[in-house]
Formats: sequence, structure tokens, C-alpha cells
Amino acid sequence: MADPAPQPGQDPAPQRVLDAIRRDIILGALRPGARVTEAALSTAYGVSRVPVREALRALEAEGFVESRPYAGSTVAEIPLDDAEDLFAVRGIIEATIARRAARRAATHSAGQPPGRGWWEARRTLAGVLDDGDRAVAADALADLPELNNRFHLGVASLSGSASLAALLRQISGKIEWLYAADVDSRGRHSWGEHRLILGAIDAGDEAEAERLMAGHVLSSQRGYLERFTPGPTGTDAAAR
Amino acid sequence: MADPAPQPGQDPAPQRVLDAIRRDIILGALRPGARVTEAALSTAYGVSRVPVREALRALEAEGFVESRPYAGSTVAEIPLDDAEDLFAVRGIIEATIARRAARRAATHSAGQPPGRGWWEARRTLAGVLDDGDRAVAADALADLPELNNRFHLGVASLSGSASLAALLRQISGKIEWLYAADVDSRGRHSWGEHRLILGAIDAGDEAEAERLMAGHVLSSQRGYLERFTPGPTGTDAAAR
DNA sequence: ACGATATGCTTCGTATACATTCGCGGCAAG
DNA sequence: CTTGCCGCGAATGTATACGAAGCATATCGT
Repeated sequence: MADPAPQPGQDPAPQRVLDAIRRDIILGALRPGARVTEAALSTAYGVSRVPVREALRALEAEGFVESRPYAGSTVAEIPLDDAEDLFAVRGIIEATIARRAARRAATHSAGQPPGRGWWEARRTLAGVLDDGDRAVAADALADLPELNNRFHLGVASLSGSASLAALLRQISGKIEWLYAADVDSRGRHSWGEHRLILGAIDAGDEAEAERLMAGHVLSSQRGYLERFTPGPTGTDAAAR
Repeated sequence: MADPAPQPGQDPAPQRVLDAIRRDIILGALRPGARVTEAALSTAYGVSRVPVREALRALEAEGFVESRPYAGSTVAEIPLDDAEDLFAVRGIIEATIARRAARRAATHSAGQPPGRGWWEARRTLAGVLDDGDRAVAADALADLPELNNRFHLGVASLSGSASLAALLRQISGKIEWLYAADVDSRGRHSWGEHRLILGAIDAGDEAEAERLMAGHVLSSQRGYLERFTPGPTGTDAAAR
């Protein structure tokens, strides 16, 4: 069947609201400390208060807003002081994910059938890499952060671990928040590493995949710290 | 003033439902794959469907249930295959938290005023340690997992990093799920280490706090693996 | 002038009612 | 006998309405 109307057109609405609010927070449209009221959001997005409530609850679980009963919700503070530690944790998570993905690829090469969504994830990943290469060639650096995110989430899908993928999603959002308005930063210099990582995964080389991913995240961290911390001594460079 | 009504009686209700459902999942009352319907939960807990929806959305963010639009929610699978990796990631997070807590304690000792909730968290932690010692002395091992959890979350509060605390909460829930019905396992042998850790934190010894916490988590992991994996070779010991 | 109390508004929490969609059983055609 | 289609039932998604709790401000008394 060609699925005459299988496309729901758009996600169920709480999802859209959730993504929209999170995007507004990450991109700075909603500043930390700002009060976010249900009524305002519901009118802004043209939905009822119930979906907004669910979205706020999810945002709270993700750490983007803080709520107190009967006291309302406010946008949380950007975790500037946690930058180094967040990068360190992300490094471990991503490296583990890469290793798991490589292991799974090796298992599949041995003849065992891959999981249900494996081929789909693998194909999506290939498309992401091609899109990224095109964006780099066209100097469309504004698209890179989004593609970068999709690449790393794609590798998480490849790893087959929902737990690790969820952790990555959470911490990745925080780090994206750190980059804030600095959109065109994670430039082309690290994009090329993606192909190497995926190559190691496809080859089933666990150690190499883990090593490459760890270095990839580390270079990202280096780029961030060089740009945002005042002094190299790194005492308390908090912009707080 | 002495806060005439500091005790709100009970948590706001969505919170209670959330904790109750999560507890049912972790303790096995709700088995993986089971369908969880809003109506059933609302009647079971005597609340409306809206708070149940919020709880389900939060559970989904935490990875305990999986939902598809218009298709309902089901209890997720226990991430048995992720045990090792989850412990590894948890080790990094907890060690980082311990180091941060020690750094903060050292800063405070230098004369700077602690954050708002610091003293409260520190006092709570002391109480948890005492309660745990009493439980150990009375052979009330059933209380230890809960106290263990409160200790580690307390240290997270001491670290002052909401981001790391949120990550710990998430991963800690997963690991608690792994232990499942094995309630009286994380026995007394590792409880005594808590006091050492807190001592290093109070002394402001970052390196020691980090080292002790890493070893503490590692011993917990050892205990888990020894109990649940069939063979020492560790091929594919998945109970799947 | 300062503080405590009281009042009003805003916001959250909950319940009820209606629209939309998915899954499944039955039925008919090949 | 298999296969495709159709209709029904149940559960989810959404909207609206109402009661309860906090917070801010204003007023009154000392």
C-alpha cells in the first residue's frame, strides 16, 4: 500500500509544543529566570493548557525549567559552571555508544540479522553525512549544529541501547544550550571526523570507534572552552 | 518565624502518582511489556486522567515507559544488556559529583558563604548516615536501598550542579531497576564507605573524594555482575 | 513611620465532556 | 481457504469549566 493518509501531518501537539519551547529556551528567546506561564504558552501555540502542562513537565525532567507547586515555572539557569564536567560525561557516554554500535555491526556481519530499525538508522546516518558534506561545501554552516545532533543521535540508535540514547539526548541538550547563540561555531573542522567514526563502526572495530568518538568530543570541548573561558588558568571563569 | 505550616501534608498529587507508578515498575508490580492505560491508573490512584498523563509523560522521559501516539503506553524492557555500560557512566557521573562537592566544601571553608540550600543538604546527609548505621545494626537491610539512594542524591545536592544531579537521578533509576527484586543485596559491606566519602568531601579533598566514589560505584557494579551474570567469561550473558 | 493583617488577583490542580484515531472482528469476494 | 475491506468499540488526545492555594498589594492599627 502506498499509504494514502498514513502521514499524520504533524506530531501529536504536545511534542510540537515541547520541541518549540525547548528550542526557544536553547536559542535564547526565553531567557533564564523568565516566568513561563501555561496560559501564555497555550495562547502562543494555539493549543489548550493540557498539552502545555505535559510539555512543561517534560522540560522539567530535562532540566530546562524549574517548577514549584502553585508557584509557577521559570526557565532554569544555563549551567555554565558545569561545562567541563558535562563535556567529560558526554565523552564517556558517546564513546560507549560508539563502541556498542561497532560491536553490533560486527555481530551483524557475522551473519546474525540486525535489529528491526537498524537498516533504517544506518541509511538515515548516510543521508546525514551527505547533507553535512554538502552544507560544508556550500558554506551553509548554520545547518551544521542540527546535522551534528542528528549524526550523534543516529549513532545512538545504531548502538541499540535506549538507555544510553536517552542519556545522550539529555546531556546533549544541555551542551547545545551552552553554545547558545554561538550557532556557527562547531565549524567544519570536526565534521570530517564523523565519516571516520562511522567507518570504524561499520568495520566492527570497537576500540577504534570508542577512541575516535572520545577524541571527537574532546575536540568539541576544546573549541568551546577556548572560546568562552577568559583565562587559560581556568580558575573560576564562571560568567555567573 | 517558625513556619506555622511548613508541612504541606502531601505532595501535589501528580508527584505522588509519578513516584507510585515508577515504584511499581521498579519493584516489578508492573512487568515490562504490560500495557498501562490512563483509565486504569486514574481509578487505581483515585485521581483524574490529567495527572496520570503528566506522570506517564515524565516516565517516558525517564525511559521507563514507551508511548506511541494514539497507541497507548507500555512498560519498557529492563535494560539488562546495558548493565555494564550504565555502571561505567554512573561511575564517572558520581565521581565528578563527589569532586565538585569537595571543591565546594573547600571554597566554603575559605570563608565564602555557602549556597542557599547547602547547610540543609549537609544536615540531611548526616541524618541519612545515622539512619543507615542504625539500619545496619538492626539488620533492617530492606531500608538500605532507599537510604543509599538518598545518600547519593544528597551528595549531588552538595555538588551544587543541577545538571549532574538530574543525570544521576535518571541513570540511578535505571540501575535500581536492574536490581529489581534483589532488594536486600547491596548489603552492609559497602555502606561504611559512605562516611569515608563524605569525610573527603568535608575536607575539601577533591581527588580523594573522586577516587573513593569511583571505587564505591565499582564495587557496587562488581556485586551486581557477580550475582546476575552466569559465567565469568562474560560472553552474551543476557537473560533475554 | 513601621509592621501585621486582610483582600484581590493570578496561577495551579482537578474534573468532566467531546473529537479523533487505532486495533480488531466479521463479512464478502477471489 | 485465503485475502482484502469495512464497521464497531475502546483508548487516546484535546478543550472547557470550576475549586483551591500562593503571592502581591493595600489598608489599618500601633
